[in-house]
Amino acid sequence: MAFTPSLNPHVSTDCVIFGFSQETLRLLLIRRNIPNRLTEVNDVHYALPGDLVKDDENLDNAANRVLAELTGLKGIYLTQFQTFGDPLRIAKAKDRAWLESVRQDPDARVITVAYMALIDSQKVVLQPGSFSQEAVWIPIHEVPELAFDHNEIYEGALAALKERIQLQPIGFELLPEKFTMGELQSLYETILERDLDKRNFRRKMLNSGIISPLAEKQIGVSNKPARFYVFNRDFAQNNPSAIYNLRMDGSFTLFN
Amino acid sequence: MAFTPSLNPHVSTDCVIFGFSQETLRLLLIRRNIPNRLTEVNDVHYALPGDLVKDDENLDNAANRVLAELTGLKGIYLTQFQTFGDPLRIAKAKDRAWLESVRQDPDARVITVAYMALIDSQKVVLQPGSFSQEAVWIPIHEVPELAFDHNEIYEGALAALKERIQLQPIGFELLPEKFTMGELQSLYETILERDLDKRNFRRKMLNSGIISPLAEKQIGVSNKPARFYVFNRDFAQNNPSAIYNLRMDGSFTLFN
DNA sequence: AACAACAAGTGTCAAACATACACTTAATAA
DNA sequence: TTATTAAGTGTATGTTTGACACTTGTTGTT
Repeated sequence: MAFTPSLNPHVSTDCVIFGFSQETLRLLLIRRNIPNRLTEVNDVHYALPGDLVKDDENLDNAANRVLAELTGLKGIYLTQFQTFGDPLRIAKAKDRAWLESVRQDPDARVITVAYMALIDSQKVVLQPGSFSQEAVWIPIHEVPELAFDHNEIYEGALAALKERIQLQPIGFELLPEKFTMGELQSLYETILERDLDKRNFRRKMLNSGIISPLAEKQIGVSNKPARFYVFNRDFAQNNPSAIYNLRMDGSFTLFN
Repeated sequence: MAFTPSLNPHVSTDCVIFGFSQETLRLLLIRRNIPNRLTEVNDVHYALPGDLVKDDENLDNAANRVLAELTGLKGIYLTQFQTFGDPLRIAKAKDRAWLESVRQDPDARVITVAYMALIDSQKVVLQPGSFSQEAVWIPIHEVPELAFDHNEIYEGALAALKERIQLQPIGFELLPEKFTMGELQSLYETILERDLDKRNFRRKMLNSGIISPLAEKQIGVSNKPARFYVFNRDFAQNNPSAIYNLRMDGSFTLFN
């Protein structure tokens, strides 16, 4: 079955890519320098990484391609979470200049399928970045005004992350293979914006069976060295229906 | 901002519409009779209700329009759950004939944003149905082969329903305004494909605060008449973060 | 060598919740 | 009057949660 290129739907994927370092949740954004003829100063313009979906490409492939081009990584946790299609989502005056520079038909409506990616930011080696464009990690509390409706998309992704981390064992995707209990707790506390009790956290994580201790411990730290743990992927896969309830909000359970 | 009609993206919405009657979860499907020149017998063809998204319409509006045209109902629970965009999703030979009869460009790729709707099927008065097309309720265990990738979409919706009903108070959307505890339990049992303990179910539902008893009881039944209850929408809205854990599957909770 | 600083690591108790389980009640039908 | 049906009710046991403070092992400083 052949597709006529001119009929390629104006559908894109945008990726909200989360990383975690220095106790901070960060977003991988594209920074563009756009020459402004009037001011002779570059306009700086932040956006989520994304691209039009190609003719022969499915949506997941398109998102993976965007992710791989940006980070060089494959096999990353990447999940579709919502599609945004307001007719006016690309209509802000500020965004028009850039669209006109890269699109054959800058007026065309664009519907975007948004993905959320979780990556161990230590694995990412960002490309040096051209003059016009580079990828940068931005702490989530410092996310600037983004292009199009990307702030809305990012907020949806953050809400989805908060929800899913309370239901599925996905936090590990943001950590290195070996991590300490303290790092894991700090990750949860950061995402949930809440302090957790150290003893209760440890007890539940260990009882759950989703992590396993290693013999290895930290070295060179000026305090009692912490044990390393690994995420037990096998266990998680063999217990797919296990829904973890982190229940951070005074909610209650309904049934037996 | 004006859109060039020829650039209208080939994006559709499809609605997986669930109803519940006679202890059975049902799907509202479109049945089409397609004359077959060879056999002189009509081919029958089932599909999810859906339509292309219009130029000036956002995705939710498009889905609501499809739903309203089919059922005459507005304000229905309707939620986007996944977008399907495989390049070959409309390529089955069987589907081509119909596409050729209704689309200017039947070869064009179509990406579809899938919605799940929950409705009180008593409220729906189905249109009499033309020769070529009518809407029918089909029990979910009798869903036939559907057009395109609609079986896959339906299965995704059912999985999403099973998951969400364990987390959010949405079951009520499938029931009339007034319902008995037995009807509510039967609904949960049907969706979860599991028997539940009557006393425990009742206790949790009542303790949760999301339903309120009425003075009214059944009349004309040949057994002890059941009390009617109403869903407490106010409560649900004022407790948006309440995550209900129905925990039907031996899972466990993680945190404090 | 002693001490300070630091984060890791550990146990218990009381309250809430989950699970399992069987009989009585109120209506109609026969 | 009796049978049938589904509604409605309580308790005891085990499990999970949530609140809470001190000791341990390492490095850095004096």
